[in-house]
Amino acid sequence: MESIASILRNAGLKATPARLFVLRLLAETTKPLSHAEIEALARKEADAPPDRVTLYRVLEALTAAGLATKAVDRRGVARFSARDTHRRHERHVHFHCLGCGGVFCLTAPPPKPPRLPKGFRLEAAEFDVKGTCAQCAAKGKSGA
Amino acid sequence: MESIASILRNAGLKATPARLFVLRLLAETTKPLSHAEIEALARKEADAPPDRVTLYRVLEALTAAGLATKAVDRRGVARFSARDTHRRHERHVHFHCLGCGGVFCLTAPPPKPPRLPKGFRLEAAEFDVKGTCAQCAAKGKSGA
DNA sequence: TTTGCAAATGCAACATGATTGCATTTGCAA
DNA sequence: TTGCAAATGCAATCATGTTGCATTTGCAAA
Repeated sequence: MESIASILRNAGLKATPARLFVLRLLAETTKPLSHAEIEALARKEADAPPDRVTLYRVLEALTAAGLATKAVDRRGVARFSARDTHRRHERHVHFHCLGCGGVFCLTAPPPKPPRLPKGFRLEAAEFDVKGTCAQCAAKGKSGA
Repeated sequence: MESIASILRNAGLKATPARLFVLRLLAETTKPLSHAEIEALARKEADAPPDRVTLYRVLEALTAAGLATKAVDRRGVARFSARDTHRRHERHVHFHCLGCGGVFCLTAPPPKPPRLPKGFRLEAAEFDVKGTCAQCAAKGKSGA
């Protein structure tokens, strides 16, 4: 298996305590976590809880390196989850939960890009499916 | 025709200057506007620019009354649009030009939303197509 | 037309999430 | 072991949004 530290170094990031803690936390957690939640957990569990700002920068670095994904929930709060590197290149549609910011991979194939007016050049086509995931719907976090 | 004031009163809201200004602005604008953008426009155009907080409350009231739609953009900022404007664009595929930032409505029908796992609720399925528009392509201004 | 009052507004203060500047510390490769 | 670019801690600042409260106002009833 690959250690958290080597995952970081393979991505070109130094393996610092704050990064190790956050990446392990994201990998162990199914739901996307906000900065505030991560900070609270760090205060409880980490040996030397990192600074608030460091956590922001760690999350930024992990996202930039492709190890985490950032999404915004209904309240406008950024939420982060570990990125599943294995399925990165498969073609599939993502479902974005507006309640928790979670991203779920659907089995449906992506739709074909439409015809464009003359002269237009296609570069990317993204099918954005949004709604409420089962867990948030059950909690009643559904309505806006 | 129905005046902005009577639209407000029919929705059970008093027709105050701030509400008239905001609702008319949203109705005239295709792109969803943030609170900051609305405030800036109000400062320039309104006779007696409403307070920051009043604008927040106006937007809240319009949304609650069903006259406006609230959505959170990628940066986590709330954006508002008149409800019928929002409806008109719901069933369109949009082309985003990476060169000039322009948005074009395509004639192609949107793809059917995919099947979701049990308990998931669909709220929106948006097909966003990105590339270079004819004008930018001619100028060689390909995106980013 | 006048008037009463619930609703709307303005203002100040506060809350929360996120960013920036800078001095100090540290991971890690040479 | 050591040099240094990169990462961290800390303080300050910004952006977005909310709350409490005194004052004003839309509008419907008299």
